Amino acid sequence: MEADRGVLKEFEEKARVLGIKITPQRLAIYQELARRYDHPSVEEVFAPLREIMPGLSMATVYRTLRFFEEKGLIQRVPSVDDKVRYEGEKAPHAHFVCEKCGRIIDLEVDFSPCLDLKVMESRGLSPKRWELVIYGLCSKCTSS
Amino acid sequence: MEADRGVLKEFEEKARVLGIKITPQRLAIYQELARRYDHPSVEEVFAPLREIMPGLSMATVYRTLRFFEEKGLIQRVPSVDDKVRYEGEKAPHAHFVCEKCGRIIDLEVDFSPCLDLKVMESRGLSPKRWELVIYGLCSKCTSS
DNA sequence: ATGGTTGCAAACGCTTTGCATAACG
DNA sequence: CGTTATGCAAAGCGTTTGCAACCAT
Repeated sequence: MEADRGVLKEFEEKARVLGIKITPQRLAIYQELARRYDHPSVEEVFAPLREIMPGLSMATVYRTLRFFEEKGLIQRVPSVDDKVRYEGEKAPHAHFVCEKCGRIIDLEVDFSPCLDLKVMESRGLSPKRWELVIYGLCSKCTSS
Repeated sequence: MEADRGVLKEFEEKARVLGIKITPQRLAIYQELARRYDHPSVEEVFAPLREIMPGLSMATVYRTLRFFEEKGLIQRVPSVDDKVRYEGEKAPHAHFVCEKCGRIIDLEVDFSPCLDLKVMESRGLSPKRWELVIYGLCSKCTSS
């Protein structure tokens, strides 16, 4: 409850700053993503919301998530299964994907010292951001 | 010519070892990928081959590339534009993707010392392989 | 008032699949 | 020969879009 109120205020503030309209759908989608710590696909965001908002349409969820991402409110997860996935605002991090169960785990990896910026500069490349995905087996799938 | 003959022998040898059938389509697809140094989509593999092999079907190209990948003959490129892309056999490397023109550039990045294996082990994760994609602007797009 | 947002359904693009035919080993 | 690969067309799937109705501001 309190957390929800915090998220509500947070969203209102951000919407105001960005100059975007607040609608019940947008608020619900924002809240759903804010309270989850996984990496839901569009369908996975849509399904629980539909329970409490029966009129909600997939098209709106698709549009809204894309819209939020353009505004920098959320981030797109590097595609690991040919579905669009999102996660809330977080610091840059890597993802570990279990090849067996598909679980996606956030990973703190500071590999910036290993990026040879000089080599990239010498090739005229201007790096802006990166995506690192590590594949393997998670703890559950290793032991079973 | 000589190079082609080399690739032909190479493919025959590998097919023999793997126990897979050699067909004109498979040979053509293998050669096409072997002589390119980019990261073609299925369509981009198909188009030039169709010129010299009019009966060739997209379905075959899809199936064959997937088959080659399963056999370890080629590699799938981390999806950067929601299309399946492949590249020939190469040592592990990263990819630089130009956000403006979409060009994909191979990058030698040895960041293994930066992967904190102990942290992953302590979490019960067993890493097998990784994909690193760096986004930014390429030399052409930086200067224009 | 009015420009932006929604829901619906249709369209879309890429990829996969069922099936009959053809071809490799 | 028996098994496997091919071509064709149709289906599949996630995603996007056109449009009329609707709603924040």
